Amino acid sequence: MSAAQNRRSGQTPREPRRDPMSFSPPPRTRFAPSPTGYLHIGGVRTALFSWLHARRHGGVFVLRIEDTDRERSTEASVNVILEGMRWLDLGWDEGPYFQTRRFDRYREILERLLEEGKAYRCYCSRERLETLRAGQMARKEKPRYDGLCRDRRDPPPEGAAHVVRFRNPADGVVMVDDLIRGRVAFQNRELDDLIIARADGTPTYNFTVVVDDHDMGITHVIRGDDHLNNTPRQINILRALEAQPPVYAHVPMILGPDGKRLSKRHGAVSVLQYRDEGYLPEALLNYLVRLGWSHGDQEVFSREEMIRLFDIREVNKAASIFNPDKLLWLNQHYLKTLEPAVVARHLAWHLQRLDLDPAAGPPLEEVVLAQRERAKTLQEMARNSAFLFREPEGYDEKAADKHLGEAQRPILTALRAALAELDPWTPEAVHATVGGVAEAAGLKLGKVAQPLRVALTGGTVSPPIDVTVYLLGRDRTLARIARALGAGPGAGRSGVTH
RNA sequence: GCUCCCAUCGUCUAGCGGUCCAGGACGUUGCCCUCUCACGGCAAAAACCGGGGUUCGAGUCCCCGUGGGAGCGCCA
Repeated sequence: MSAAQNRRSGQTPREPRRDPMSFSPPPRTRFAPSPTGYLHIGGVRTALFSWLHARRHGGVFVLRIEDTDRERSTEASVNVILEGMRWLDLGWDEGPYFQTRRFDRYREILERLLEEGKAYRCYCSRERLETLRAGQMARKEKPRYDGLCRDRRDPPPEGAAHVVRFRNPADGVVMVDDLIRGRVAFQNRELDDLIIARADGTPTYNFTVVVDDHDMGITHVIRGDDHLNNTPRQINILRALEAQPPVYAHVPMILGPDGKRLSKRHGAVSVLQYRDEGYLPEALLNYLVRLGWSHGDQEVFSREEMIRLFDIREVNKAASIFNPDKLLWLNQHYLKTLEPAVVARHLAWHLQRLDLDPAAGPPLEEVVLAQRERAKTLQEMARNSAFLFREPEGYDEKAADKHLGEAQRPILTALRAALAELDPWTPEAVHATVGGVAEAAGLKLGKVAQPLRVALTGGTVSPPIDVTVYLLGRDRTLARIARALGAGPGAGRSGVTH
């Protein structure tokens, strides 16, 4: 009984069942992006599902670059794909294979199909095809090739260019047993004879994908469900090759916030942009695995848990909309729960992107501990921590007006004196000192902490004042208080000239 | 237009015929905590697309409708 049938009869086993009578070999899955744009979230999730399926069952994950469209494929796109996969740590076991390096093989198969009459040369001009299509559209018919060259007896037109078309069966039904969709039937009469080689002799997608998946021993084709309609054609080609079709699993699409297909215009940004904006690979992967798949009410999955728990058969059928807020929440979750040392390494990278020297401030792990509860991304954490690595540019205007006025002068002076003598320099000691100054002045802690915060950071937001002071260090703290005393509105009148 | 796919809170989802006046999470709102911002805690509002069946009983099965998505390239 196939998994699809199992699913239908409501008997999908929770745990993969090892059938003692048939030892299924470890699966081989692949991720096969085309380097014609960037690698976006949808592609990454497909890659993740393929990767998880392979890892889960001790199989092999293959990376293949589908670059047969030489017009649009670029090396830059290839690099973005590889870099993205590495950043996410979705390691591949084989490849990357490039289809452009396999042209000899495609040609070989092409010849064979031609010889066996399973494919034929088509001399129809693009113009004829266009008018044919236009006519069909006008008649509200499904545009398709009419098969003019299919049974052509007469000799081909002199010197005319030709493409090669696959001779699709005229009737019958093709069944696709999909791990996610169940059994889907397609009538052969709905399919036309697709082009498998262009006029310049280069092979096209539906042909190369079949040859490659077969040659590479792919057992499970996990891909976006925009390919479901291509599947019957591919199965027909496979049959012509007398090859066994792989198991298919068509995963639902990820839609943009407007419910439309993710595209350049709708938040389909490069995965590397998520890295640059300060997301952790752990967060992105966790977010993506929960899009279309779940394990009870569990929201957080470590990489190991994903591998252990993921089951391609449990993937939903409905498309889902990308939700940036939840990604943000997960990102902060990981900022808060990952080893500070791990987060610190990422933080260093982001500090550098802001032109800050990670070595010019307190230990990064301490910065992480102090900041992770008030930052949703690493980029935000880096920005919020800039004051620890270089002098603030100036003071936030409203903050200075409110907290660095004449009234705060005695407080800052007292803080400077007390902190100058402080020993040891610990958050606890700082806390006691600031509290002491407040008490002596008969003020609430906030009345003392806020002026100090503005003096030290230039703004009104930072970690708790004791931690902020502690991290900044004595020298910088004293210097910035002095600077604030000199820069305050009262500076001109009372003067710091003496 | 034709073919295929899909349909539970705004969003991601749990639910695999009775335990559902539908559960969790993000987001939203209110309260608490509080030196700022946050974090955290508590609480609340919020959904089974519609109509027919099947059944003692339907969110769960079937059909139709509606809505959404995909494909229909010498793109992948």
